[in-house]
Amino acid sequence: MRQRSARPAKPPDRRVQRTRKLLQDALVSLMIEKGYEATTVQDIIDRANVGRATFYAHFADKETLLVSRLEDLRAMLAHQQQRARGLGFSLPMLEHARAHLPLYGAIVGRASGAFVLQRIHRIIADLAALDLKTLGFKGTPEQRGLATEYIAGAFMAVLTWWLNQAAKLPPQEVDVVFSRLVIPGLAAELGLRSDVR
Amino acid sequence: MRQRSARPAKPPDRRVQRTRKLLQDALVSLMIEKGYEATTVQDIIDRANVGRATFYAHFADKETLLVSRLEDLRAMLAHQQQRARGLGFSLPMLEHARAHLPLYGAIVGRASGAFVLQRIHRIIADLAALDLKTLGFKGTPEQRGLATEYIAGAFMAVLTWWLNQAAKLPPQEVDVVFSRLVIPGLAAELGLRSDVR
DNA sequence: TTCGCTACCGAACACTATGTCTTTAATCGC
DNA sequence: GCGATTAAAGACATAGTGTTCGGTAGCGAA
Repeated sequence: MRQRSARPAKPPDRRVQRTRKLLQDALVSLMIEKGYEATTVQDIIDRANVGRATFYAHFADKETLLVSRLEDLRAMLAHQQQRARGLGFSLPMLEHARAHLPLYGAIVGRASGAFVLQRIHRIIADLAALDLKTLGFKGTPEQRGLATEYIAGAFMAVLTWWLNQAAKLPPQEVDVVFSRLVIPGLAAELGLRSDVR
Repeated sequence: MRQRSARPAKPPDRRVQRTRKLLQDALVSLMIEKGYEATTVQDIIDRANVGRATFYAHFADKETLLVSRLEDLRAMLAHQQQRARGLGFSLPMLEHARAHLPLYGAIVGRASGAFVLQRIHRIIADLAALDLKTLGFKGTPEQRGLATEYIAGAFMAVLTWWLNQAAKLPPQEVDVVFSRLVIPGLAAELGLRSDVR
């Protein structure tokens, strides 16, 4: 039941765009300062200078706001992924992390980052599943599940390590390190061609 | 300022032991039912049938209670680790998870498990660092950091995958799968001897 | 420019949970 | 059994959540 098949979705009211961005930006800056878990909805609306009722008109809760922000990340990665070969999410993700180093450093640095990290992990796992598909990965569903979990887990480990080093190495090199760590195991245990990258 | 150097740490009051165990068990059963994040201190003390003030006499908050429980896990793993070669934490951890499948299944199954999983990740990483030491791993501090993060991340991935399969495979086989996934990458990128296991 | 619509404000509200305190009672170690 | 330690009960202040409402103002379309 769309409206006028020629006009897919009319752009939302300017006020809506503005408020959503204010809230998202407020959350990000607060995450850098005190971490995700420690920031309250009260903090967010104070920082964004937005009414309380307005917040709940846009997002069900703090978590929904975070997810809406991560949705942008997912979309960006999914788009970049198509332009690459191999594990295509890796390099764009590393570059994004470096471009927003204060934010990612805060997420990784404090123990409270667990929730955010888990969500990023899920995004990576989904993208890895896509990569495996385009790479023509064969195997049982169980093996595919293991492969995606393994790739995502290993990538998050490398990402965490790198960020805790203040992202000294350039993303390209980290990307290579990641591949060299993860590909041999995949090839040996799950039968992925080892010449992928 | 110890008391009577011959008695290193007198066993705590029997009531204290009882109350601590009541609280820990209550937390575990509630984690199985509704997850860690969702359980409140109120839930715990109701379930344990313990006064509110009593809870705070023993633990600063819900998190401290969880950590006290995980401390037992860490001690057990550290002890088992010495009796094994290679990545010695792996098999005991897998067996422990299977032995407490309802609990671990609940942690892994729901999104709320992020915090608990991150803590287990840290325990594994610490143990992996120890393993690398006894294996005579050479390399820069950065490389050691990467190796431990990678091992822990990969292990958590395999563990999560396995538990989400209802732990069908026997722990020994999963242990082998884990080794075969992780060792080649370590050998190739970081120069660990590949005949470790 | 005008008009109608929608988002926003602000303030109050009920609710839930946290962590602390005080007094009284039970229980343990000796 | 005695004395000291620990738990119980429940009230308390504090803080955060999510909802509601009438009034206001900014937006988009004519």
